[in-house]
Formats: sequence, C-alpha cells, structure tokens
Amino acid sequence: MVRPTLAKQIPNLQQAIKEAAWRHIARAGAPALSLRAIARDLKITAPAIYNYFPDRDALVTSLIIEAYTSFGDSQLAARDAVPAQDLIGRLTAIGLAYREWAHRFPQRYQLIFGTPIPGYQAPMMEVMPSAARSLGVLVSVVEQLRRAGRLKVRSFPKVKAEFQAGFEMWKKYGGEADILSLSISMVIWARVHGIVSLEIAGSLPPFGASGDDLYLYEINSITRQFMKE
Amino acid sequence: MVRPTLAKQIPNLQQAIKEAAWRHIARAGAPALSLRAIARDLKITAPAIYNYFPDRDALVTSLIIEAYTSFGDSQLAARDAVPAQDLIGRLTAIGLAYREWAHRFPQRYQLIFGTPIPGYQAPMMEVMPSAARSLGVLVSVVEQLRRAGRLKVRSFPKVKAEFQAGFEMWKKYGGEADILSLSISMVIWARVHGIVSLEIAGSLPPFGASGDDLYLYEINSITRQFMKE
DNA sequence: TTAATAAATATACAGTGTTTAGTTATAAGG
DNA sequence: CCTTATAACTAAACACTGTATATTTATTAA
Repeated sequence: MVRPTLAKQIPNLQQAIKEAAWRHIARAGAPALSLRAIARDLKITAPAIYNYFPDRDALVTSLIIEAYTSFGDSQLAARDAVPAQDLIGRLTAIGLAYREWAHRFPQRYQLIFGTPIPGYQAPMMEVMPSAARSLGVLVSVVEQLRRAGRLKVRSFPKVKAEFQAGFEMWKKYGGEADILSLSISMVIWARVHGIVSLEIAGSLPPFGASGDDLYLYEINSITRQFMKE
Repeated sequence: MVRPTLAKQIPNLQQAIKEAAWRHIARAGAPALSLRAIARDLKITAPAIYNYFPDRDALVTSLIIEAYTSFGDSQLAARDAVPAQDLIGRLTAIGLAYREWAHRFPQRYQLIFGTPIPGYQAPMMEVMPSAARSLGVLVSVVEQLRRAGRLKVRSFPKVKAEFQAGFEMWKKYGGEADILSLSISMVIWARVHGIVSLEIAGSLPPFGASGDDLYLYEINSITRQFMKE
C-alpha cells in the first residue's frame, strides 16, 4: 500500500512547474510570478503546486538555484576556454561572460542579484553552494594571480573581524583562497555589478558602437589597477 | 456652487498619505506598500486615496520624486560644505554623502535605484528633473575638473550615436556639461552604485573597522585614476 | 478485492488594486 | 435662507493573489 504515479498527462510536474515559471518570468519579469497563472498554464489547480513546493518562496529559491547554476556554467566555460597560463585573459573572459549572461537573461540577473520578489529573502544555506560556485570562478582566477605574485596591491582594507567567519565559509565552497583574493574579488564584482545592473535597469546609455565599450574600459581599468604585467 | 474643503480631521490628506506610505516603506520595505494599509492607518477607505493619486503607481512616483529630492539635498549640502577650489575634496565629499544617504535610507535607495515595486516603471518625464538635480551634483564637479584641465583620461568610450539625444537632455537639467564629463560621471556613478547596492542588499561584508574602508578605497581609486594632482 | 496513500481538486479565507454607484458635506448663487 | 452644484468620501463589488483545509480521485500493494 504505497504510492501512485505522479503524472497523468505531464510526466514530470515539478520540472514543468519550473519551466512554466521561467516562461512567465521571461515574459513579465520575476515580480509577476503567480502560482495561479502557472497552474492555469499547466491546466491544474493552484494548490496542486503545493505537492511539489511547500510555498511560493520555495519555488523561487529553486529558480534562483537554477539561475545560479546557469550563470556558474557560463563563468566556468568562459574561464576554461582560455589557457590556464593566460590569467589576465581568463579574468577578461569571465568579465565579458558576466555581462553577456546578464544581458541574455536580464530577468534571471535581477532574480539573483536584485530583490524583485516582494517579501522574499533567499535562504543563504540553500543558495550558497550554487552561488559560491558561480562567483567562485572569479575568486579562483584572482587567487591564482595572487599565488603567481601578480597582484598589484600595496594595502587593502580588511574584512571586519566579526565577519571573518562568514567570509571563511566562502573558502569552503570557492576553493582554498586567501582573504586578500576574496576581498579583491569583491571589489571587482562590485564594479562589474555596478555597470551591469544599471545597464539592465535601463539607467545607462550604451557606450561605443556595440554598446559594450564602457564595460571593456572598466575591465581594462580593473586589470591595470590590480594586476601586474 | 464650487468646491468644499478637502479636510475633516486631516488637514492635508495628500501629504498625510505620503507620510503614511513612508512609514510603511521604512518598516516593511517598498514592495509591502499597500493602499489599503495606508487607508487603514489614516482611518479612511482605500478608494478615497484615488482622489489624490490616480493610482498606486502615481503615489510611488510621487514618493520617488521626494526621495530624489532628499538625496539631491544631501548631495548639494555635501558639495557646498567644501570650498569650491578644492574640487577633489568636493568629489570625495559627495561620494561619502552618497553612501551615507543610502545607508540612512536603504529603502529609499532601493525605491529609486532598484525595482522593488512589482509592475512599476518610473515615468522618466516626471522623475527626470529631481533625478538629474541629484545626480547632476556629481556631473557639476567632474565638469569643473574638466574645465580646469584636471581630467586624466586619454581616451574614453563615446555614447552610442542614437542615444546622444537622450544624453543631451541631461545637460539641460544638470547644467551645461561636456559629454566627456557626463560619461565619466556615469562610470563613477556605476562604481559607487555597485558597492552601495551590494552593501544594502547584504551581499558585501563590512570592510575595515567602521565598515566603510572598502568604499574609501574605491573613492580614492576613482580620484587617482581619473583626476590629476 | 480491499485497504492504504499520494496527488489532485473544491472550497474558503484574507489580502491586494481598482471600478462603480451612491452618499455626504461644503460653498456659492439666487 | 435655501437650493444646487460638486468635490470628497463610503459601500460594495470585481478580479486577482497566496495559502489552508477538507474531500475526492487514482493508483498500487497486500
């Protein structure tokens, strides 16, 4: 006396729910995500979704993890497409891939790095692995530059003492990296995020012929300021 | 046969609605803003608000303009607190004031620069004046540096041709400024926004004893990279 | 065949923004 | 002073939302 099959017409409902959610997000943005609209799409009732996700936030968390994974894949692919010796080339490549992914999936970018769902706060414990994997690509390249003695920083602000612990957690997921590498990665991330988030919000006009000249300028500023050679 | 007074107990309902809205935003964040909750606060019914704002988005727009004004005030005050001769000092001052304001009013910062209201898109025509006034403070200092021949840029990416027109609009509001000054202001803005937005979202740990060392580091990076002397 | 059970539905509740119709209060004109 | 025009407000309803509860359906194992 156990369980019946889950599927009638739809073989994998859990997956189908997420796919329908992505369709809605792509069309109307993350805030417009509605369980009832998803249910209508799949010709089921809204409470049926609760068999696969405890509540709407859990669905959103699941989507965020998927987005981080997609983002991380593109970061890894960009890094590994450049020879391991060419660290500056790798840094540039992941920088460009960062913007490219964000522009290809602006709604996903806002889902991850913005706060587009009203009362939602991402549960760090669940999201951390996929988040650290994606942002860890940058850290890994910076760390290798540091080990090669090619970091051009005389002094750098230290993380506040009581946050050192939380910072150490990153090391677990992102591979063994020095605090300095993590800190510099944060600055780089902030700079890149600054431009990309304003671009996506439509607050920055496109610079240059293909609209990415300002971004390239910043990527070069970063390498010139922080890296030797 | 004309019009009656608008107020019974509440002398200025329009203002009272906005104040109640700010209270809710400060407590629960912008996405939690609810016309019915505001109405409950003021002991009126929700549709009564429609006598003062055509819809919820109009109320939000009004709040955004108020926020920009408050932000602009703090920018102007910071700039004018430093002697006009000390342009680098002025640049540093408005940079610090930017972060200070954002940390004092994180909800307002997200209201302006994030996208915290589900379907809302700010109407540029209405918001532009107050937005340009506040961001124009940065532009004005950069422009004065340019006129003094103290901009350290060999080449800088140009704004895409078809956006030149929209860029010219900024000049109307932000005072007469060269396109180069506007462009450099954009980069500076993006860098500052990158850190501040991540800080406010809780994604950046505090650096240094008072948590602003990383920000100071970036402000100095900006002046060292773009300005002479 | 029967009993167990996962999965779906039906229904309901409390909340939202907004529309419509009707009411109230005020101020001016005759 | 009293009527009338009208701005401002309320009451009720509509179409939504997420979610809880109870019930039904369908499947599978005993």
